[in-house]
Amino acid sequence: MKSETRKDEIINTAAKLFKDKGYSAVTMRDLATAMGIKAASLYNHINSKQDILKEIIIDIAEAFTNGMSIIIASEVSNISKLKQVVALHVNITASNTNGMASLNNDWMHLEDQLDYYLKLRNEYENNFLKIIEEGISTAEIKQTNAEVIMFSMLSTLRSLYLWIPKKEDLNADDLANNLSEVLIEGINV
Amino acid sequence: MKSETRKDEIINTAAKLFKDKGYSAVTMRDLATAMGIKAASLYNHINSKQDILKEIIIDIAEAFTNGMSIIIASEVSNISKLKQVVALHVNITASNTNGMASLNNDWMHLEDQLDYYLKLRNEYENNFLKIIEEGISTAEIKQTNAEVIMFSMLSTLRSLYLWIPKKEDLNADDLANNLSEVLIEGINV
DNA sequence: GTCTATAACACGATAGAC
DNA sequence: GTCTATCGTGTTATAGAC
Repeated sequence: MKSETRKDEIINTAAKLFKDKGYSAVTMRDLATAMGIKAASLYNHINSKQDILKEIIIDIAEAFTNGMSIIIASEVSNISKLKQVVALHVNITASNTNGMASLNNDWMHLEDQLDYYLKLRNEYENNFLKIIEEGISTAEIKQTNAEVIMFSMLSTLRSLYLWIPKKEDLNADDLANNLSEVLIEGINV
Repeated sequence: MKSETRKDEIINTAAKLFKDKGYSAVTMRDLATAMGIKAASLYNHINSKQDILKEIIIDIAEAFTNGMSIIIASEVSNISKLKQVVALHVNITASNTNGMASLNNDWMHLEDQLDYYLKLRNEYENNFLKIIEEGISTAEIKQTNAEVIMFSMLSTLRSLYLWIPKKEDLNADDLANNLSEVLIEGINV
């Protein structure tokens, strides 16, 4: 495990603050205070506040893209692919809870990288929808509105960052299995 | 239908802007420009930026509280109550899409009313959870983790504000039924 | 790597004219 | 009800000493 650089410390501290108040409401002074230094000293390690946001979001967005490309290439049932998608979200969120808050809530404050982020997100959602549509066409999944299914699953998966920290005791695999069951098999007897 | 006052216009315009960029990133000058007036003129109708946020959020939060108290008092099955909760979210969100964004994303920027908002939210979630737990104890609902079920349903329902505007053609009742089916009966055959 | 000092500008809000 | 002008403060970021 490579040791955390000063820059990494700043980015991780920023992600924590962004989670609580959002990118726009966190000042460089807030961040400096949380680091125990003065605001001007931050600029010895990072170029701008915007750069911090970019590093937080783009890293995670690319992790989702990479994970999805492995899933769609795998030769399993579409239901299995959906379960892998659930596990992908659980794993990424568990390893970077604070960053997920910025990805979900502050992506619109990206400047130079906004178009790139939106491109990755659109591709991700298209792949997700395709899995559901193929599942319906092979009769693995009920003949329902595919977009409603994706919306529902994705809403839950995107909210995981709020929930995982409260359940520290819960194992990531257990949570992924539990969630898969609720999302795929429903809740009624 | 009572005609919209100038104050209402300001609040509705603010809600639209808050939805896109968040409370902190929207300036009073942004809001004034969107209204076609100067920033100073806003203060003839509202007391502060904070007051606008309060009016947006508290109204909606109280609507949820009122809706929930009717649902828990009704003498129907717990599954029926859950379907009523889904319909409550669809209806409130459909009638105030922009305000729902502030409720979800900017509640932490409430000042004087923060404690009151959190009290309403906690009570709401406790009632929601109780319906699920009673449904499990009466064997209407599978023996699963009740909190996982609530988390999943609530995540989807809270994200409706992002989705309803894209589906203008969809009837609110149809959406509520469709969502209830996906959330309660699951997606697999 | 951190500091003090400060530039350059944006912010919420008010005063008072019309 | 809207305007112009402005106050006091907070903002990101830079310069240069240590």
